[in-house]
Amino acid sequence: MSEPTRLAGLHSWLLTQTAAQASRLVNEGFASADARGYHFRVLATLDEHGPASQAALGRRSGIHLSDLVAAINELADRGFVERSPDPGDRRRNIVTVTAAGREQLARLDRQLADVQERLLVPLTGPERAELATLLGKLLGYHRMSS
Amino acid sequence: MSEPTRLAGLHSWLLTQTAAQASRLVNEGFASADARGYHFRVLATLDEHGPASQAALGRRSGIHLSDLVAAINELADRGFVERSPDPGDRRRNIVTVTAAGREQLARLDRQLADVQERLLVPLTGPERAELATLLGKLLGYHRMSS
DNA sequence: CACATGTCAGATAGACTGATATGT
DNA sequence: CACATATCAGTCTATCTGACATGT
Repeated sequence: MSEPTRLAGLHSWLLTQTAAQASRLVNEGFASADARGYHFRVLATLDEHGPASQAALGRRSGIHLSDLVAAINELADRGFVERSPDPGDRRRNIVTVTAAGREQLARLDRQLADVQERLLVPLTGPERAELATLLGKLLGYHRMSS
Repeated sequence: MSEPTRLAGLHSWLLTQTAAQASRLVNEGFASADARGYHFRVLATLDEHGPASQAALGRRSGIHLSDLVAAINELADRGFVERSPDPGDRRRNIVTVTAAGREQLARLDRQLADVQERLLVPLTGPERAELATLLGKLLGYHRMSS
């Protein structure tokens, strides 16, 4: 697609392009479980931090409040989460994962593991670890400063 | 966002998420030059392989034919490329970069270099090289098999 | 009143599907 | 006729903006 010759060591574009490939695989996996990225992020966030208001969920998952509404609707339609009013603050909905939601999360985890296997075929074990480390550094750094 | 604890060494998701960050930065840079990713890909592909029909351009750049139409319209509106009929095959348009198009490409290259610098702040020189190698392997492998 | 929360409408970019007209 | 080329219309996901009502 034009990287190496034109721009010496062009990482930003490379990263973008590689990730486009990865995203495609990941989304395929999600779609085959009748889900999409937002669903996974919501379920995973709930699983990690427990029930939360939508505002808190948005902050933790990095999903926009406005988009969260639809995502939660979809998850609720499928019976994976429940919305209940917060008695202590009537503005808030408390979102909770259901048992079915936990099963769905497990399914999505498996899908991700599968995709990962297919994605990382060309890399050796140590290379995979190195990649995870580098990406972790990048993400950690940029997550703070935004 | 939920990686390390839940899925040991989750690369596919990490890659996706890191790249989302990278994409945001890259697109900012493009936008500040009144461009978008497709513009860069078209210009870069033309610069590397020379004038081509839209079908050939699509194959080389990985952009869908249907999307290419709009991208080329936009580039042509800005005077960066020109469409001319192929005398040898009247189905084809031959797309050519103009001098202004080459200047724009240089601008976008600079934008990318800038973004890259901001993106890779947390990595040392050797780490950057390693990252480029790993991503190159991934991209090279998956580009073939699709 | 300022602020937080949830909701809705709309925009944009990238990627894909399908239909269609035209030319080889 | 099968196939290639270019175009157009529409879908989907992720992301973001702005408006707005309601409650603290």
